[in-house]
Amino acid sequence: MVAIEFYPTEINYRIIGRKAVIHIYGRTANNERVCVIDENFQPYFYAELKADADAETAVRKISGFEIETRTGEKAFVAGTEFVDRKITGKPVSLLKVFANLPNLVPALREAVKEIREVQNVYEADIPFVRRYLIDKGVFPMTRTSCEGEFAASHLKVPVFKAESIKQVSEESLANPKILAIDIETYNPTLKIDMEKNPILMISFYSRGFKRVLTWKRFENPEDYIEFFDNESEILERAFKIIDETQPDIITGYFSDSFDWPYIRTRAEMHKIKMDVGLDHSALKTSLKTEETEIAGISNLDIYKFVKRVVSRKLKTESNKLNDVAREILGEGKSEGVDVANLASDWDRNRNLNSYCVYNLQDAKITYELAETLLPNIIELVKTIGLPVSDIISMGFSQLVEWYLMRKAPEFEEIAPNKPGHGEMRTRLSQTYEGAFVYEPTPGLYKDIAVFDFRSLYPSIIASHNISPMTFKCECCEDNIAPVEKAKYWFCKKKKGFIPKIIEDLIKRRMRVKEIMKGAKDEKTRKLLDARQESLKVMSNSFYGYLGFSAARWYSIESALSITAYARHYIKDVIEKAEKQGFKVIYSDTDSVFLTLDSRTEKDALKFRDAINMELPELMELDYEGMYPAGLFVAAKAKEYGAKKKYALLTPQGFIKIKGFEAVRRNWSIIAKETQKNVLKIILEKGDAKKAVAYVKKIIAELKNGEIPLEKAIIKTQLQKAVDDYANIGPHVAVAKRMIESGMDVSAGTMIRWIVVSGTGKIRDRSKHLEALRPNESYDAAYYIENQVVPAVESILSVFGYSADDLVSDRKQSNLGGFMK
DNA sequence: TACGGGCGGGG
DNA sequence: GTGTACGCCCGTA
Repeated sequence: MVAIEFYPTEINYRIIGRKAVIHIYGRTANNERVCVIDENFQPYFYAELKADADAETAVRKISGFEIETRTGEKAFVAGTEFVDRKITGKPVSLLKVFANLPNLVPALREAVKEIREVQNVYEADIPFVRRYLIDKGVFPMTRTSCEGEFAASHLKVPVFKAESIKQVSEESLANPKILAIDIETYNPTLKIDMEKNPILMISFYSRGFKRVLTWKRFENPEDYIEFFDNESEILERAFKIIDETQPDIITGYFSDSFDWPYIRTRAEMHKIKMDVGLDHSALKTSLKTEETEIAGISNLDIYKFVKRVVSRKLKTESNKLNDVAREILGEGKSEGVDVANLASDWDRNRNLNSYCVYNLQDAKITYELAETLLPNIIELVKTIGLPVSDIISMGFSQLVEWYLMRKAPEFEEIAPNKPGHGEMRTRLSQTYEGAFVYEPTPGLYKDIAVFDFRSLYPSIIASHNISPMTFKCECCEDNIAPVEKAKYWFCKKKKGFIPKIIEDLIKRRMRVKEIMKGAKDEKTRKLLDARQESLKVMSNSFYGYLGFSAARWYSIESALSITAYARHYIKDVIEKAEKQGFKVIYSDTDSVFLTLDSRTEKDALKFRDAINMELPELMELDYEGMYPAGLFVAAKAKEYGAKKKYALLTPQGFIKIKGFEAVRRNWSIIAKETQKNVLKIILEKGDAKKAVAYVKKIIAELKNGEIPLEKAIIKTQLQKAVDDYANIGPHVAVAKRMIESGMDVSAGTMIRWIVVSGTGKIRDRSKHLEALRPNESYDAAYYIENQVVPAVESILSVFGYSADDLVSDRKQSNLGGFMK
């Protein structure tokens, strides 16, 4: 026997000689590709026997069990043994039932469930590969050793037959080889049709490698372009390039929903072999599940990670490749090329070189995005223990669930079964009280001190031991949670499985942040930052998970106790602040906004320290800092202030806007811009008169036609086909006229229109840009009354101004410029 | 205000 | 593959 060390990247199993064989593809420590196979792992599930059942009879019945499935395969029980486990904290004795093959477990589990002595079955729906990774303690992308022998290879890489396998250290695969792919297609209309229209170009980008494949020749091509005679040839060449570049990870942007299904569709039409898998298996794609499989190569649709994890931290509203790349990389798609013209240019043999450049640039920025985000993805892979290709298509609740599945065996916990339809429905109908939000008094305030609880929900779960297994224990009935309508308590003697895990996550993150402070170089710092970020993502997801209707470890009692504790703590801070002479102006979930009044910033820090003295160990109130000014406005037609709608001036001079129209898309630029500037003038200068003068200036410019037409564009996305609308709003009317003029408009099209002068209904005066006559312009009155004035009305009404004061020249007295 | 339906993103 | 997304926004009752 010999030993090798390697980093697993992608894992699957194949049935060879009536046995399931695990295939772990990866890179050795010497950077060579390898496939480690393990023939010695057997599928199993657990059966719980009825309390009054005779164990011997049950075991005899189950051990000899054999059935034939609908497809004629023989499913049988290959062995049984009794084991001690826990179900939500309660000890149970379960029968571990081994099956002959993983794909026959569903049939076997249904049959075993029918046996009279059997109460229930557990963990009978765990994918075989995941079961293997959990039971063997193997983590993808992490240094792993195995003992065994190299064997004859039936694959594209050497095969090592393992007798044993284990993780060596937490060290990651340093530089996985990433290959990015992007296609351009013939697309004369807005509608994408994979069956009808061919692929025109395929680009690849990797470190030190770039290629564009196309099938129309032209003069003076870039040196990375390869010409072919037809679509079939570029597809064949593309598969060859994947083989030759030997990537660990293949990436694309929206590739699971576009590039891969497109490539597969076209390859099937041309009857081209798609045997890119390292075991010669074909590329598999599914539009339904939006997943792609290439055996042995990790598929990474980086768009999914952007959308699910990164987008909330981005300024841009859209998740389009160009916008995301510009913000993250500072580099976008190639400029000056409009891919909408590709089809007509292709037909006329025009500008094809520039489209190839464009195609390569897309692959390049996709590659860079994958490389930039990979450290964060790998940290999740290493925490949860599933391959990149799995992690990438999972939502937060799934990440939490598989993390719990990975951890459960350490606590001898059995995973609860997934809820059925009925159970899901019941769960969905149960609602509970959420966070506390304080109604602010409308006004302009200065020197606002902001405090917030660090990781409030996770720290409550850990500190108060909240979980389904510690709920209503027999020993701590006096430990009552601040839930208003129920008497709930959680054990204070024995730490629960979930709180223990969250406590570990919080403490690990604190340690990583501490080490980060002393990071010796930028690369190390970034890696540690990715680690602490992934730990934060995980611990912040537990609260949502406990209240998620499809969760295995669902516990509404836990979820509502968490928000009850949160309300209790935040209200306590508010109360104490007021007692100390601070003026509370706003509070939402985990933050409190105060003005100092006669107190100083030093007093604010003292206040924070005093609060922290009384909090449980893991909970902490942070002092976020002092904002020089902040504005809170009234709710529509209400006396009190609007919740979640305010603007702050940061100490660095930036304006932080929450909830205002300025951050929403279906308003014209002129309305959003005016609103932003009004907020800016008020926060920076504290002078409402100046803001009013500014609005009047904009109104005058609108009247004089001095505002550029682009700023008057209003954008609304068409939600369904135009004929399906019962009410014809302006955007629907515009869409109808666009269709009449021969444009392709369907559900999903972004309608951009302008309201022009004239008489009649707004919708009759709404036009798309191409329909404007020369010299035709926007209707000033509409933009003043329906866009600009409504956008600033609530802000200026804080200072006593009404809409009339903005549109007429009548002077107001005794108003403006006051501060609270 | 609650609820159901459909989108996103790709050329 | 021992599997079937999800969270948000819009329009309508």
